[in-house]
Amino acid sequence: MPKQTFFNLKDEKRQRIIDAAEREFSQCPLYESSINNIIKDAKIPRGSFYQYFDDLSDLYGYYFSLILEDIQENLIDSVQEADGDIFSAVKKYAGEYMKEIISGNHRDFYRNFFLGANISKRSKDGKHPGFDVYHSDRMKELRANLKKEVNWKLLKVTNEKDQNMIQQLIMMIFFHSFANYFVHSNNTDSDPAEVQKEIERNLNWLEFGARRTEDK
Amino acid sequence: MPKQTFFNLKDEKRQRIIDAAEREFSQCPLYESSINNIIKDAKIPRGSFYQYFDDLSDLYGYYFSLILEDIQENLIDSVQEADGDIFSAVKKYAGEYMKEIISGNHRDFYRNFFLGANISKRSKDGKHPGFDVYHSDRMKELRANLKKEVNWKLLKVTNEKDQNMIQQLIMMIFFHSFANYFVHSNNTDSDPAEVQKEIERNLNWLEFGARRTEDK
DNA sequence: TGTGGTTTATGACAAGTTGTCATTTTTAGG
DNA sequence: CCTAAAAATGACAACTTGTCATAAACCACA
Repeated sequence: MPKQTFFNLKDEKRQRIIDAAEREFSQCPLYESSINNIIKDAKIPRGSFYQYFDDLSDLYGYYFSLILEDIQENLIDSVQEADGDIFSAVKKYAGEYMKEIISGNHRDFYRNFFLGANISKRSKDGKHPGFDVYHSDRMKELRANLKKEVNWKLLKVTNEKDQNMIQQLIMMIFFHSFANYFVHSNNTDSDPAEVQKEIERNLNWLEFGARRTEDK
Repeated sequence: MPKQTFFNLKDEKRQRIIDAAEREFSQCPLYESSINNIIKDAKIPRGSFYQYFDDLSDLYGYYFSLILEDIQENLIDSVQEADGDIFSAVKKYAGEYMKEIISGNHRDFYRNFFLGANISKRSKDGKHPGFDVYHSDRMKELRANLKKEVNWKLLKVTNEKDQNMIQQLIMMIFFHSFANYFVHSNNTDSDPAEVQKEIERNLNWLEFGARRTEDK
């Protein structure tokens, strides 16, 4: 997680760093990104970078959290519009979001993100390895909001733990489907509309279950 | 994907490289792994490494595929034992596999894998970035076998595409639950038995659906 | 305005990394 | 035994990263 010094920065400078990070992480995944490129681009000296972040993955986690907040905000709106029905909200939202992912500003970042895999830092001091998504207060707020907007009575869910699970599973399917899009995006059936349909079908399994109930 | 030269190697030498990879990727995730460590460990000269692999992520993808084959083989056995019921097979298998992950040989590798995130290589020549899991013929065979062993009549699945989807979703939930274990493994409720229960509950959502059917 | 203490900025640097390539060694046929 | 193709080798240039001693900026208070 970025150090306080980073948040104390003047908006303009902070933004310059975020922009540089976006450019770098859009051009290549964390694995091949370099601090050098970012500081050159953002025009900050090497030492400053380490004044703000532990390392590259620290910045990456922060940048990712910004994007996550975006997604979450829009999703909340969708749930509201769908009167608390999270399944139909996500299905509807998937269509819009598809456009954003395919042709929006973060297009290349998403590509690298979804196509990527395992990464993080050697665990030195007993801290766990893995790039940490920075959990801002804003994000906690958004998560709580989402949970509030969902009409849980529509689902079989009874306790908070299960609520979290369902939310996670839905997002998992959501992300997984997008990852699939990028994996196949060189191939034939990478039509955005196709992807949306795939998301819908996948969500349907979760919504209605995959097991046949009556014998044919 | 490793070059033919690698597969032509004498078993002993090939194994030495695989063992070195295992040690390196167990100690730290791809992001911080180094070719240097591996060639020193495996006692092969630098140039040879590049005779066998494109780069580190190439070796990583190959190593990962070996582990995946292991999982797949065991899963097939479980499905057979469960008379083709993939859901109960995975639930049962999850328990055994949990032990393997927590205390087995690949323990540290899994930890790094599940805790890690996004990684891959800069797309240079139009090839997609992302570390590719090496799809061996063996793996294709295993996949086909699994599909054959599953009794699809138990599910609502009618076509092959949906079969693939369900298989993917199940594995996703499976992996996701393990990832959760590692994320929380510093925390309180990281009891292996708990994780197995969590996998079961998650699979239940997919199996029976999350939407309430009758009004209360 | 001056002063001292804390925070932030800076860039040179050691130590390490990667991919290449000219050269040597091995291998397999004829 | 000889030769052409395949494989092995390690020195090297170009690049990375994290650190650290030093300089600058900031701030509170007299």
